[in-house]
Amino acid sequence: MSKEVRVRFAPSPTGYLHVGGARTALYNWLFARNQGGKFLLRIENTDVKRSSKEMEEYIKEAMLWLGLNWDEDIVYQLDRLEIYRKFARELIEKGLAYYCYTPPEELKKEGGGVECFEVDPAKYQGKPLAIKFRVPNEGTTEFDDIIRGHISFRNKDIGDFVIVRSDGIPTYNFAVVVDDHYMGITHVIRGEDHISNTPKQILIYQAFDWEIPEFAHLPMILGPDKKRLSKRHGATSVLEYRDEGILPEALFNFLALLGWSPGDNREIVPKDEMIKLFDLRRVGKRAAVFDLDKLHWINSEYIRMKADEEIYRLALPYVEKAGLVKTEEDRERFRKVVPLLKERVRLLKDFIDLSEYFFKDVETYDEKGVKKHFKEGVEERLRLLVERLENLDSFDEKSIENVVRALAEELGVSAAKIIHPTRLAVTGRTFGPGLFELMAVLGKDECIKRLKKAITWLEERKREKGG
RNA sequence: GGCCCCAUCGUCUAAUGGCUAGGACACCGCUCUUUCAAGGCGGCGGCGGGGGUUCGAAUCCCCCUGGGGCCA
Repeated sequence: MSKEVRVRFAPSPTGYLHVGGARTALYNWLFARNQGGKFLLRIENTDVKRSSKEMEEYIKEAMLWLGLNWDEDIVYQLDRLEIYRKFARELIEKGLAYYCYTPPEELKKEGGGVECFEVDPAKYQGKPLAIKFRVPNEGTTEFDDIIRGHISFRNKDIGDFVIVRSDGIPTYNFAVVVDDHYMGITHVIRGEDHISNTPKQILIYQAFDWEIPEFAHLPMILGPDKKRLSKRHGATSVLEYRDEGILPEALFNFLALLGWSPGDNREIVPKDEMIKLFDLRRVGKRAAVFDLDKLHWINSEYIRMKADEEIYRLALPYVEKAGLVKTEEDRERFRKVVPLLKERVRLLKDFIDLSEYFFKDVETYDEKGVKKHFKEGVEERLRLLVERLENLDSFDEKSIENVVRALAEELGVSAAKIIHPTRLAVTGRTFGPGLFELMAVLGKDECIKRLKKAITWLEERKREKGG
């Protein structure tokens, strides 16, 4: 029986959880679940100025929305400052780290290159001293990355580095090692941008004689311009995708397959299946472009797979917020609208536009539609249709269809000659759900009202044109 | 600038030395259909370049080029 797998996601609460961070968290989560291990959350809030509780809450909300639940109490770096300092002093005692001082003239240097010189702390009482880690000049530091294989660095290229700043705050590389050791992390799964931090961290592990975890460096996620993903590429926070109506299952699926593939040709893979199949060794090495089109396609697939009732529940807030659905009656109608639109929607917010005419009068008719379907003689056809619809007792899909088709036959025209103008009259548009089901949802009175309105509109237009 | 990583259709990817390099998104046709969407069928389109190794290379090695990251 091997040791329990423990992984962590360690965001800084200085910004939103973006898709890059989300995928890192997601791979950690998948790996932990696959291995029957633990997924932990650590908040790296030592940058006090830029960190906020608010951002921390956003990050947690986004993670939970995606289904990335963590297993133990959250670890906060800011609570552990004394511990870092203690371990740093231990390294000094061992002669593996030293105090250093940066003279004021160094700080004035422009363009970096600021030096911090080793000093005897006894002679620099009261001066701000940093602590630097001593890196041997000889040899190499290497590791076997689960994703990338063997990676080696010459120690002389690494050079001494600061582990505790003069203000007493530990640097990233130092805090990470102390925390990962303390948390019993067995596998460090993080972005490729940390590869060059890894040898520094390994040197620290070795200095303490701590067990070195396994490393897996994930490829970056790029924007459509192949540049690093940033605010310029639209939605920056995972929660913005939620607000647009991306389902968490869809984003999960999409992100999981961005850099990893189960090996078969499937694109839609349920979460439990992913947990079973996930394998870090199958994660790709090259950076991946975030393809919004594909995300939207996956989302539409998930929307289609869900029950009408669930989509109703999920989509309702969108149409309510847009002011379309206000009353209990509206909600009942929207419940009937959902099955008609479910297969035509990519994002939940698409319900707003696509269902508008179910809740609002038709004010304008699609221009191209008018040219195409509101032609000579159309008023007469619509007038006859109104007459027959008025005589219908049961205004259901089948009855409406029978009326329309019978009328077409009597007039010796194709059903399309009635269907298209009617759609335009009733919805103002040239596309949408099947006409008969749509009319049934709209109801007899409303359909007749709209048809009459269109007839009037046509007559007025004719008069204007005619003279 | 130094170090490190990466390189298959426009995009996400499959291929673990061996069938005409497979699938998906997007795009374009055709089909189904009352429209749209979905579906079905088909098309477009790729191993960055050059050297090796091998009977045989997308796959292994080297160089170049091009991206990217970290540090300075």
